[in-house]
Amino acid sequence: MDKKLSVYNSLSRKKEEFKPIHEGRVGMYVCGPTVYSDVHLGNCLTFVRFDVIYRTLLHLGYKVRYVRNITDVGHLLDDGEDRISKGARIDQLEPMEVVQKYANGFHDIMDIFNALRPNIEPRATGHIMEQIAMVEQIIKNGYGYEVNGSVYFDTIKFAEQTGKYGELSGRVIEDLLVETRDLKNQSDKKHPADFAIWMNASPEHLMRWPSPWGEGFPGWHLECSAMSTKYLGKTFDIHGGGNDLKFPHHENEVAQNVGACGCAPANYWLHTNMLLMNGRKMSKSDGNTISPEELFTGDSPHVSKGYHPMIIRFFMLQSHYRSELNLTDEGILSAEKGYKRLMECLKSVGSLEAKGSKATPLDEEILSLLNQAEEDMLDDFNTPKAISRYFELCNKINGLKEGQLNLGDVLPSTIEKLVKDFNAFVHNVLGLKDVSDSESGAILDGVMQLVIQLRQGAREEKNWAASDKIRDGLAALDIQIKDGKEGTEWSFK
RNA sequence: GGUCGCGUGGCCGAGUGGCUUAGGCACUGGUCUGCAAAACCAGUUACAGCGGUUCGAAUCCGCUCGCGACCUCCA
Repeated sequence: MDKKLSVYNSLSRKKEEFKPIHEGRVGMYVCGPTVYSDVHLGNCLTFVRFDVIYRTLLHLGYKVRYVRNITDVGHLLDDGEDRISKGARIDQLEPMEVVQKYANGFHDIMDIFNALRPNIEPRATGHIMEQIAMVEQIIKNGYGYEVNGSVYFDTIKFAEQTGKYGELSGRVIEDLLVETRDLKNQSDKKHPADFAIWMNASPEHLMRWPSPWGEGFPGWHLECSAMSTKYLGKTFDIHGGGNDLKFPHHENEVAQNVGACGCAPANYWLHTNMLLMNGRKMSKSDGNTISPEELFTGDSPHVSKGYHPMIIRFFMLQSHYRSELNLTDEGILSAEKGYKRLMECLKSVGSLEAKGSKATPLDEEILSLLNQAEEDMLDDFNTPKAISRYFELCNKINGLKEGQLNLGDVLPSTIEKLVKDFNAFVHNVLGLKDVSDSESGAILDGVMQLVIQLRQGAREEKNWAASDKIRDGLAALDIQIKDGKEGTEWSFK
């Protein structure tokens, strides 16, 4: 925490030094999914990226309250039907069954991606009272009006009086004023830019609650305003989400919070960029899409084989969170090789025995790379750059291990720090797990040691036929034999 | 159409005025090896196009082309 963290703030459109409201503590709210269908891979990317941001803050020593909501009401389709209600109608389920089913699926996938769970995961339906109270406050402050049991946010009035509308998304008020748009079922609005904060429930609408304006349900943007206020306070540190939420969702959130309490909700707004596939937007409608499961199993025309979730996670982290990520089979394949190299190296660094007694250029270079990697993470969470430092460190580590570099040129204290930082970076910050650990186990390793001994015996007798037969046979099982200076090792290909 | 952003070598992907040979993958050569693989070393391929600012631009400005996001479905 004594180190300076800089973050790119969407509000100011530049990097700023991060200063929490309360010393040593961070309140972070990230917009979670609307649980009306199976989780989209793009959602996974967003939440993995915020997972690394969360982990980095923890690693820096901050006490973080990480709140990520689940939207389970109020998010409407083009035709005005609630997303959840539609799912319930089609599948003949209770709305809450739909919500539970997809929330479970979402949690399962995020667990597979090794994303830490948030500290609080509030649901919109569990905070109807808070949302009604906020609507009342907005009306009281003059920024809401009721028509036929629905309450709308008076965007134009808010914009004119506060000048606060459009700051985040870059909208211009004049453009709003001239905007005309034919909206279905929303003709009660005074202006197209107005948005519902409470909606009257039609007789067939399944999800409904009593309110001062009759039976209805909360508007889509309202739950985030109400729940972030409840759990993090009227103003908190970080608000995040995908940049497709910038407008209207986040802009309207700001308007609601300012409209209700007169204060801006978050000091720093962080937005992640979108996932592309083969250079084009991942979209269900034109078939340019792949689900997490298909990516893991390889059951898709877009990939040549299945990939372990940790490889996908590593692939995701090799791009910066504010950049688009282009998912290609070739890209993941190269990430897979890089990932395995990194993890193999992490394993071998622990067995290095430094023999140096004074600082050398090599020693300094290692320490410098470690510092640079840390600075990269402090510079707006630059995971790809930090990862590149560790790849450079891998060259040093492998060189020391194989004898191209001299263990007498590094201090034991340097190796100690290298081991500690490397492990913390890979496991705690990037949140990567070693794939082969789960695949191997002690028994297989024991068997492999035996096989390696037998092969070594054959080699000593120059029985190349036998030794190569063992090697080729193992290779066919995707097990690689590595003859090094210090003996033979094995790993999965 | 409006607003904003992007365009880096065979692929992925950092870098925003002057040494980053970024890094990964691929490829080529070398060291090592019984031969390989792995590892290490070295090397090739670059900044969409055109013009401008500057002593100097991938980096700033303008135009053109291409791509993407948002403009009440989106992570």
